[in-house]
Amino acid sequence: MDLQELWCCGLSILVIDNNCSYLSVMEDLLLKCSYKVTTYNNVREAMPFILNNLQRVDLIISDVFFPTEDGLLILQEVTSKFGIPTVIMASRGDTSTVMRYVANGASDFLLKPVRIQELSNIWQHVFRKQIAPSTPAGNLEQPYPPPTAMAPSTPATSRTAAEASAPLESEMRDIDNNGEITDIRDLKKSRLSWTAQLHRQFIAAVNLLGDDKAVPKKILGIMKVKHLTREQVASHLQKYRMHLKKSIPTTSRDGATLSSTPLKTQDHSSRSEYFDQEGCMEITEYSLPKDYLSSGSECMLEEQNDYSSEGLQDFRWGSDKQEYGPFFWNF
DNA sequence: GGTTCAATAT
DNA sequence: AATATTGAAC
Repeated sequence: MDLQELWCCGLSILVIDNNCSYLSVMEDLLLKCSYKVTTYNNVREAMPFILNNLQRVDLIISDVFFPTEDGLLILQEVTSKFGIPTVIMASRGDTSTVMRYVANGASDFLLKPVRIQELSNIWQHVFRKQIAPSTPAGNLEQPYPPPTAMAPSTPATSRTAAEASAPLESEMRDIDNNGEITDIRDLKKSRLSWTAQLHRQFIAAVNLLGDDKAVPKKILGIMKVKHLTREQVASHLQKYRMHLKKSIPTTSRDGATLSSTPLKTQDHSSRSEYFDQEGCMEITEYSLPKDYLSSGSECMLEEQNDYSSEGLQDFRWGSDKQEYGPFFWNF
């Protein structure tokens, strides 16, 4: 089915370029690829927006701003801290320049004029970030079920330069090098909150499996979130499918996500924000409520899921206070 | 006997 | 409204 399209269609992309006319061009192209687009013509104004919308910006495309190198600023101030994939674009770039940006965490370096084909595929960097962090080397369940026909190009194999870049300290609690939550079990709440990021990981797992194979247990295995139970995944899957049924009554569409059918922004306005996009930090473990903490049951549960503690991050119980600002997930 | 799904409970 | 739990079906 079209779960994959559903996932990448609503991604929010922020474009920064001091050339306003080119900004419009980019916006137009991105909208045609059914992304949501926000534009800024300078970094000074864009930065606060980014910081205030860390959960909602999926990808940043910024001009290199040579020679001021504001592009590098974004990479260092935002991408390396918060893990938002950033693509740099420039009208020209020699190898050493490209290398420098990539080494500083750029997910890609595009030469202007950027073609729509490149943009239609740009979502892969969001996807990459999502599946790479939790897969250091051979941590992934070995062979996935043979990639379904539409499986994403190169999943999980190589880590991007971004991950190699030096992590900057973040004063936020329980955030690790890649800007992911690593431990939060002290936050008490009786129910799991499917944060945007947790949902993303869920979607990534579903996509990886393919709709037919996407059943709770397999999804759980791929998500590799400690303490997350199959039942919770099942529950969420149930809701997710319900949503799909509601928002996409027609199942057949042209496979091409680009060019032929320029989708307007309103196309996905009928869908919920939550299932379309939203993003936050990577989550890999989640804590059990109350009683399990002190008792030995916790370890038992970990083993149940057959996850080793390492390589897993922590996933938190929903809390009113999110590190990176409020969420909106109205269905 | 374990897993999934739909319904129902909180 | 969102998540958890239940119970029948597979």
